Amino acid sequence: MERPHTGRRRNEAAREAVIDAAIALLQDVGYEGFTIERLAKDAGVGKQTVYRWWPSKAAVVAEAIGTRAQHTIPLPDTGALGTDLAEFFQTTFRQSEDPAVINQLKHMMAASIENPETAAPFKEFLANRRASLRSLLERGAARHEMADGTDLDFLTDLAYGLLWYRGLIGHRPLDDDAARKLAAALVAASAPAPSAPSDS
Amino acid sequence: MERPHTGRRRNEAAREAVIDAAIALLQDVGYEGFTIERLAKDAGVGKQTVYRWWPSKAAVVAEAIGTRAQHTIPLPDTGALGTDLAEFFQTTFRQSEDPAVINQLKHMMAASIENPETAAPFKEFLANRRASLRSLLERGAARHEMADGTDLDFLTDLAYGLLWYRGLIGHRPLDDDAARKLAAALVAASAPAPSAPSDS
Amino acid sequence: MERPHTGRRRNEAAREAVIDAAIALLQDVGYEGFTIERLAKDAGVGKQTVYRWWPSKAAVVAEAIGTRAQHTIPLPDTGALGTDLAEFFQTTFRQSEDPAVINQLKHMMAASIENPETAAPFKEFLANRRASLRSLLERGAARHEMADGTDLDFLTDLAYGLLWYRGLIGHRPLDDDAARKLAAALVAASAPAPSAPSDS
Amino acid sequence: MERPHTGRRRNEAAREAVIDAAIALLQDVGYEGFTIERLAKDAGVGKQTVYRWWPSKAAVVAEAIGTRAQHTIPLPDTGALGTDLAEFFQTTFRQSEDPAVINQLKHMMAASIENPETAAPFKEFLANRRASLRSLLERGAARHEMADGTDLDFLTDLAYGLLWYRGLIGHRPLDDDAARKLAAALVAASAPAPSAPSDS
DNA sequence: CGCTAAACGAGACGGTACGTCGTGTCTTCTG
DNA sequence: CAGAAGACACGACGTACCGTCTCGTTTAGCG
Repeated sequence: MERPHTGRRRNEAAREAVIDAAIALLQDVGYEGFTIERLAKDAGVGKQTVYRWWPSKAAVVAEAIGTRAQHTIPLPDTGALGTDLAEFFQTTFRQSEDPAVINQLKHMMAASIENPETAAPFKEFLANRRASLRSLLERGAARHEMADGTDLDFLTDLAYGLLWYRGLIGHRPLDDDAARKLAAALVAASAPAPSAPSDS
Repeated sequence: MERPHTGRRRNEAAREAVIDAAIALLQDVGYEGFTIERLAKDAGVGKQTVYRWWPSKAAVVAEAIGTRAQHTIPLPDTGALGTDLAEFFQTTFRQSEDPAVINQLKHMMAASIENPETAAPFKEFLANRRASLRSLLERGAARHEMADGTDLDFLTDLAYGLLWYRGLIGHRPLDDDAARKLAAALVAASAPAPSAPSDS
Repeated sequence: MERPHTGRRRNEAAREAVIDAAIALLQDVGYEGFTIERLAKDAGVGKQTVYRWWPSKAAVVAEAIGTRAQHTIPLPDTGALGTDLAEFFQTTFRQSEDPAVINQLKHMMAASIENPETAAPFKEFLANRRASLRSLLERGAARHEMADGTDLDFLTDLAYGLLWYRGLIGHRPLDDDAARKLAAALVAASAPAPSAPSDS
Repeated sequence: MERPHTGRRRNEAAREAVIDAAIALLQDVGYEGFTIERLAKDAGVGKQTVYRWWPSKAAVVAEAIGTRAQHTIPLPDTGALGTDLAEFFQTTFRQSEDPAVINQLKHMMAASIENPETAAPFKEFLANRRASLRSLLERGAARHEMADGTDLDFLTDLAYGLLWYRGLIGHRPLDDDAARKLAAALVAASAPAPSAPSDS
């Protein structure tokens, strides 16, 4: 019937070494300048081993991106949307101020632009991040801190848009002040109604 | 003194041939696969002539894109911030929905990430776009449609952040609805004060 | 221990293809005009393969010369120095009248002048040729057809000097007459003594 | 009369600067490595000025060679062929032992091989040198120091053959001993007749 | 335990494109 | 209007990687 297997098994250590080296290399030189030759040497692996398991540079990068894009931001729960958001953005922005992190994110974005194959895992990563923020907003909506019919996806994109825009261009910082203003803006943009001045 | 110049001048025809060929080639094979060798041959130009005037593939591409990317958005002036913004974003978003345009912008961004050397003209381009929007917002501030001390740069980044975030990822459209919501969000985020109810 | 070798071994066929192509190319276009690019293409080999094994154009040419410069002239043995020499020179000169041969020799000489790196194998080749003639002369000396203390190296240089001088300049032919005269001149220059006839 | 001439006259100094630089450059780097670009820069001259007056690198080299190759050997006149020749060869060989001289001669030869265009002035130079020696031999023939019908051209080639052969290869010196042996060899090879004892 | 077979590090292979340099031609400006 | 400066189209230079192909070695299951 089916021959189960013969010969040496795949060396998992080699696989990990390649992925780790890929992440480091991507951060270092970007998607352009990313070389299988260099990757293999950095990983201490033969070129053929790379080609045996990944069909292309894009595939390695894609897997590297997918593997690394796991880190999550803890969702705060202070009971009020404004403070929840402010805290969430502060944590997020502080992470993004780390040059290594922003560098990695930028190069992941560039890779995603250059090659659609790498885009898929990257987009999934982004979708996960959006989902985090959305659940925060949903909590606010459930507490009626938002007008009915508020477009949560829009607000999410607004928030991550600021993060990425400043992160990619670097013309202005992602500091605590920006986090506070962003939280306030989201709250203002989703405020329930202009009529009844709030009390509570 | 100043030596005015000696020797043959730059051949403008060659420059144009290169830029034209670059645009065609970019559309044909994309940023990857874009070869200086092929570019020179297509343009009927020596490779050296390309390298003489552009430091890198990215630089040629940047200029090619920049040459074509002259489209300016007319600043509407309806007398009210909300409608001005809505109109501005609608026009902007509609342009960005063109696959060719968004593709060029994405590749400009990727090139800017991969190669900081090319980033300068791109950042200037972005700064110009921000300045357009900012002048619109300033008009609103002058009309006291905004709270004192509103951070116009923050609002600008918020707006372009949404544009770029959706443009780069493509997970949701930049349609008229988004434009309207964005205008409303900016207005809400900069509203003069919750205390004094409006009196139209 | 000793690492025996790792990785694929050198492809001997490629080496031979390069050398063969080098010989042909050298004959065709000379040392100038000899292009590594063309050599690689003619040999059906990657340029890198050439550069991997030879440090320079000169080195390839040197090896090509060394490989090809094996053809030996049979040493005649008629029992008398004069006829031995005459026969040897006739054979040698006739070979040298072939335009292809003389062309190759000239270009070898030029290469040896231009680039000392190529000189070594060429000089060895020349030394081999001198050794052939010298053994002929030694036989004559052993038969006491020469004066004691005759400088065989000088005679050898005299003979090959004529060959090369005419070969390089081409102002006069290397024909049978020249061969005969050369043989006679060597015999005269090495004659044992003015034994019987002359006095003084 | 004469047209007063308009505009700048041809700069003879530029021509000389080129030739001088060519000689120096040729000695320095040989025919290979000889660059018009470098020549123009060394001469402090525009490339076009070189091309205006010489059709090719070979032509410049040819003229440089022709200009410099003027040095003549004084013809000795001792009354006897053997001593005349010995003196002539000693003088000639001593000049040729100068590394600068031999280097220049070798590169001239190489240039002549590589590029037939440069060969003409070089061959003329060689012909002049042969003519010198031939006139010496003719004097000996006139004095009946030679057999009737001796091939003077052959003897000339024999002599210069030795000079060039040793000069080009450098395996043995062109010293006074060699000069003496060469003179003796020529005398022996042209001796009037073994039978008839001399009767001066 | 010995055999077969696959995976491994290493690295040579035929290629393509790189960015630089020199060619010979052609402006352009200065003296 | 000759001459320097230098841009031009062309093409070879020597290098870096591409993706494929041996090599000899290591490691696993099967008989």
